[in-house]
Amino acid sequence: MSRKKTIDQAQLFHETEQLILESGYAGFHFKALSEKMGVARSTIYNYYTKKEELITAYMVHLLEKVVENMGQAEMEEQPVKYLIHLWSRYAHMHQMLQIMPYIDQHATPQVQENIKKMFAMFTEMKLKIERTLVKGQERGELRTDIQMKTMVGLVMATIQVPINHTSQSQWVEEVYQLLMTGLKN
Amino acid sequence: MSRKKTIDQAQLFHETEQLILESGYAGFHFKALSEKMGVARSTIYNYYTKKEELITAYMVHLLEKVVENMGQAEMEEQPVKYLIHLWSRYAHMHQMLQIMPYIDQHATPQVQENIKKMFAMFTEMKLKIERTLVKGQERGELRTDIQMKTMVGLVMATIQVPINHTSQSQWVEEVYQLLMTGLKN
DNA sequence: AATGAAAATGACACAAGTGTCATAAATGAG
DNA sequence: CTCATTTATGACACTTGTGTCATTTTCATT
Repeated sequence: MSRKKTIDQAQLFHETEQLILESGYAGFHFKALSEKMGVARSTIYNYYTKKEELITAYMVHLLEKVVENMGQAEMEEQPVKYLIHLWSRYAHMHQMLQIMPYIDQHATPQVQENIKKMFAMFTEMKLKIERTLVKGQERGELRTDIQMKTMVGLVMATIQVPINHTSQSQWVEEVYQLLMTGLKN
Repeated sequence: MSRKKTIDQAQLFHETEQLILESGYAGFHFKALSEKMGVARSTIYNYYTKKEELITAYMVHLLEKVVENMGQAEMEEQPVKYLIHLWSRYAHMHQMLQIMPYIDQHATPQVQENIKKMFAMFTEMKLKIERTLVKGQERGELRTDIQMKTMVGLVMATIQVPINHTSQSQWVEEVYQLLMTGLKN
């Protein structure tokens, strides 16, 4: 062994996330990233040879964390509320996923594999929500007259309700109440 | 007068919309657009000298149409349902607005003005939703125990519930039912 | 048919990100 | 201490989109 690495994976992912949130996909390139990391641009190529590889690798990582956390929903007393709480903690996930359409899908085999993984993660997320909802239906707590896909879609859509204007815990409480009992009086 | 224009505004906006939906912001540039329009790239510069100007002009146009349509909500028997119906008709609006963060805000004075207008439109949209909801509250039909901003946020978020897996009218019906009465049985 | 204003176009210089590679720097092992 | 190996770096060639402008094309008017 010789010469320590100046870049570590965790920092790279962190700066990647920051840069995308700040500048969007268009503003994400190795020059800007290298400046944030304090290394030469070419150094990053020793780790990821295409920005699509880095971004998708980071996204897989992010989704894995979220899915892992979702697993706990079943153990909670109020599983749906736990999901909403999770959304509040990973509010930036939504913004991250929005850039997916801009990624060159067939950049490299590694990118393709990562995108495959992302879709698998996404499917798993929806499946976990569905399982949570079905369990609620079986307990007679949740309605059964609406297509499951629509209900899952609404639960996922709530991640988009702006969170900035109120405290995180109040946001969770209000969104949960609205989601469960609706706008009606 | 002399020499007819080969480009008309309506077609330009239409192809702009198509290109952004197909390729996202990164894939939207005058070369691709000119190919779609069947003209030389430099021709487009006679109409818009920066792509940001074109995009923002188109977005203002789109938002104006939506806001205009929202005005009719008050005349409807079920104003909230009318809004959801509107979302189903302008499902692509959401995708269009997502690219806003990627637009270079201070490109030209015209761009700045358009962005200002967009924010104004956006505010007006939220205001119209709010007015609709307040009216429902005054009639005693809608709840008053949740912050108005959260309720407005949820109504706007429903535009994101995937619409592809079902017919448009069923989507409207289901999302409306869920929004009004919630997941609970 | 001639004319001239408006529109379209291709060419050119430019800007910015990409990817590679030979070389330099760091560091643990012997 | 020096050496082998890993890592970092700057330089170079390349690609792609941008913006401008002189020239050409079109067409209503006369």
